[in-house]
Amino acid sequence: MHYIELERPFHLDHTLTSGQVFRWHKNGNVWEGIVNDQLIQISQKSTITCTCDEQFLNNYFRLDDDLDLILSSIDKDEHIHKPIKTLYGMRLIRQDPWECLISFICSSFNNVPRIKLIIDNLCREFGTPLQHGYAFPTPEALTSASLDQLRKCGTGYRDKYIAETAQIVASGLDLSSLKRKSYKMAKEVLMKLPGVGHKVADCVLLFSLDKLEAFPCDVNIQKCIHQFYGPCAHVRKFGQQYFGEYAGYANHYLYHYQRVYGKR
DNA sequence: GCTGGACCTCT
DNA sequence: GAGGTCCAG
Repeated sequence: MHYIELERPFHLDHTLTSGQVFRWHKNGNVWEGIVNDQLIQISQKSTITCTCDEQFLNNYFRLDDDLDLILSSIDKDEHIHKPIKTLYGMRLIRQDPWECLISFICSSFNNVPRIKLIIDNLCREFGTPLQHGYAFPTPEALTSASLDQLRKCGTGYRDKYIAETAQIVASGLDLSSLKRKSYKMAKEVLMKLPGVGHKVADCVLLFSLDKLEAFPCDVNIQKCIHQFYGPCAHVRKFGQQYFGEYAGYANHYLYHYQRVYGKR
C-alpha cells in the first residue's frame, strides 16, 4: 500500500463519479476498479492511500495537467465559475482507448446504470478472469462473440456496432496511435467506426486520446449551452471556440454539475 | 451537410 | 425517456 501526499488539487470522488469511467465502485470509503488488468484500490482523506504507485496516479488521473492553470483559462463567466468552484479538483481520466471506445458505443441512447451493467456483463462473459474480477475484453475476444451472445449482455441494437468495431480494431487499427494525430484527423478515423458519431468520438478523444479540446455534445451539454449562452446552431463549435484549448475540461465540469445539481 | 424516424431494454 | 447513431430523402 502506498501513501501519497499530493501537492496538486485532486478530488477523487468528483473524478470517479463524473460519468467518464464505468468500472469503478465504492466500498465504504475505498474506491475499487480494474485498470489494465490490475485491481486498484484507492481512498482519499488528507492524503491518498492506494495499491498503485505515484506514477500510475499521475498518468491515470492526469495529475500532470496543471489544473489551476486550466481552470483559470476556462473560467470565463458565472455559469462555468460555479461548477469550477463546486467540483474543484475534478480531473479528466486518461483511460485505455479501446475500453473507452466500447464503453461509449454502449452509451448511445442509454443511461449510466445500464451502461455499467452492459460493461460488467461483457467483462464477465468475454474478459480474462483475474484474481479479483475480470479484465476488459480484448478486441479479439469480442470478435469471437456472436451477436446473440453480445445481445444477451444487454447491448441491444448496439451488438453489431460492437462486433464490427472489434473486428476493425482486431484487424490492426492502432487506437493509441491516434494520440499522435491532430484532433481533426483522429476524429475522422474514429467516426468511420460503426456506432461512433460526433458525440462518442469526442468522448474517446477527450477521455483516452489526450485531445483536451474535444467537446462532447450530449443532451445535458446542449441544455447548458442553450440555457447559459442562448440558442446556437453548433454547440460543439461554440464550446471549442469560447473555452479554447481546454474546452474538454469546461465541458466535463458543466456536464457533471448539470447532472448532479442541475436537475429540477 | 441537414432533418426526421427507428432503434434494444428496462424503469 | 435514457449521455446517439444510422439510414433515407
